[in-house]
Parts: sequence; structure tokens; C-alpha cells
Amino acid sequence: MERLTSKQLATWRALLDTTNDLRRALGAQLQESGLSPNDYQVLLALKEAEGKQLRSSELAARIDWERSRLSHHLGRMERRGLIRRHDCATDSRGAVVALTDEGAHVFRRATPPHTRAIKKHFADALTPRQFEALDDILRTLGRHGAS
Amino acid sequence: MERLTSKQLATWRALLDTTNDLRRALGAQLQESGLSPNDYQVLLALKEAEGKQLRSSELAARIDWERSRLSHHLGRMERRGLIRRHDCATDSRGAVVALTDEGAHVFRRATPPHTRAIKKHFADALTPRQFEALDDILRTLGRHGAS
DNA sequence: ATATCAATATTGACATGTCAATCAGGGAGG
DNA sequence: CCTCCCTGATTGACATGTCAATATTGATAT
Repeated sequence: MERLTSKQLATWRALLDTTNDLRRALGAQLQESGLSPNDYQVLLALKEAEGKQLRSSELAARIDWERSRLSHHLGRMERRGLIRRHDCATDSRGAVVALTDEGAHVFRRATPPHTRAIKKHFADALTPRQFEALDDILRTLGRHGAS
Repeated sequence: MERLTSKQLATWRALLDTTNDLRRALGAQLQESGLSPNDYQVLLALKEAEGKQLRSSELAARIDWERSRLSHHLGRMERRGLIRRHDCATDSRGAVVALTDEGAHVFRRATPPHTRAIKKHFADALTPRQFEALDDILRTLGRHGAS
């Protein structure tokens, strides 16, 4: 196999830098709604779940977090009234995480400006052809990493 | 302007997820050399600097970190013997950050496996055509964000 | 039944990041 | 020379992430 070229390395660094900048911009916008990107990810997963609630480990799996990280974060979100945890009916070890009305409300209020920010900083920059190419690249990387 | 389509949103989420996975994989590999991705970034910037040393704020600017974050991290790296700070000759407020022999050695030892990991997880997955497309996309996003 | 092992969730200790002070030293205008 | 303000860098308090226990329950085999 050939070695990694400096051009490939530059592309890699550009990918890290660019996605960093995007995360930062989107995070700063979300903060105006009083949410961190992590908060939003948790609320989104709950919103998209059947019955607006999930077992704790199922939630961790969907957003791909370590369970202890989720546990700490849920503790903080619970203190803020965004979610609540109660015991699971079918497994007494388990916890079920649910949106509170407050959490659902904050999420609804945060989503339109957040979506606009994604459009502004990301989607508006790219042509349809570039979107196709990016989809293809991400699918390829995903398959490559999964295997 | 039209709204963000769900396909665009899916691409955005895929971009976040994929780069997350890549960061994780590369970070795990680096850890085998006893370095975090942040450590590596700092050492790399110093290695690439003229004279293997940089003013603290210049370093912060090059890797795009907040100054206080860098200050904390340099404290930890200094305790580990990877870098050292001394006073600046031309500005008595300033600090100059330099690689130690130990730091340079650890960096040299960590780089080949790290480069191989970038190749394995990233570069090997993509065709030359995909690289061209990705470069184009990243340049476009960079210009878009800068303005 | 019960002994054993796996899974669920949390906790505590510690590493790292952010934000708002703080402190010391430059540098321009009086 | 001396205010006044700006910059360079650090610090401390606190938010968040990781890792290694822990406690509790479920599931399985005998």
C-alpha cells in the first residue's frame, strides 16, 4: 500500500476544522434557546421516539453515548425540568426517560431557529450536486467504518 | 428561500455522526501512544512552528483554541514533561511554549501509527474522485463560513 | 430453589472545557 | 512621567466527559 499523501492529510485536517467550525456555530445558536447541542440531541431522540419516551440504554444507543455520560447528563436535565425518569414496568432494573411538557416546549421553541442555522451555515452553501457527492462520501465512510 | 429539506437534514446528521466516529477511532488509536487528540494537536503545531516554539497566543490562534483552555492544557502537558514554558525576551507579559526532547520524541513515535490510522479509517475508503469532491465541498463550506 | 453470570443504571473520582475575573505589562496621549 | 486603556496569560469556579466500581435485577443451568 502507498503512503498517505500530504494532500490527503490536508483534506483530513480540513474536514476536522470545518466540522469543528460548524459545530461551534450551531452550538452558539442553540445556546440562544438555552440548550446545549447535547441537550438538543437528547430531546430530539425522545421526541422522535414512540410515546415520547425511551429506556435509558435504548436512548444511549440511539445517540451513541456511553451510559454513564447519559446518566450524568440526564441528572442535570432532570434538575432543569426538561426530562423526568421513572421506573420501568417490565424490568425493575430499568429506567424510562420521558420528555416533560417543559422539555417538549423548549424543544419546539428551539427547533425552528436551529433548523434555520443548519440551513444558513451548511445547506445554503452547497449545490445539489455537492449534496449528492457528500451523501455518497458519507455513505462510503459509514460502510467502511462499520465493517 | 425554501425550507431545509429532510434529505438535507439527514445529510447534516450523517456528517456529524460520521466525523464523530472518525474522531473516536483516531482518538482511540492515539491513546496507544499515550496522547489525546488535543495533545497531538498541540505537539503538531509546535513541531511545525519555526524554531519548534511559539508564543502562547500564537499557538492558541493556530489551533483555534480559547486561551484559557490552552493555558490549562499546557499546564497538564508541562507536568507530564511534554512541553515547557519560559518567559518571552521581547514582551515580559508573554510566554513562549517549546517542545521538550521528551515531547518531540513522543510526537515522533506517535505519528506513524496515527498517520496509518488516518489512512485506514479515512483515506483508504475514498476514491480519488471522492477526494476531489470532498476538497471542493470543504473549500466551499470554509469560504461560506468565513464570510 | 439457588448459584452464577449478564445486563441496567448509577455513582465517585478525576480529566477536560468554558466563562468570568484577575494580574501584570505594553503603549498612546496628556 | 503618569494616567488610562488594551493585550497576554493565568486562575478559579463550575459544567461536562471518561473510566472504573457499585448495587440491583434478570436469566440460565443444574
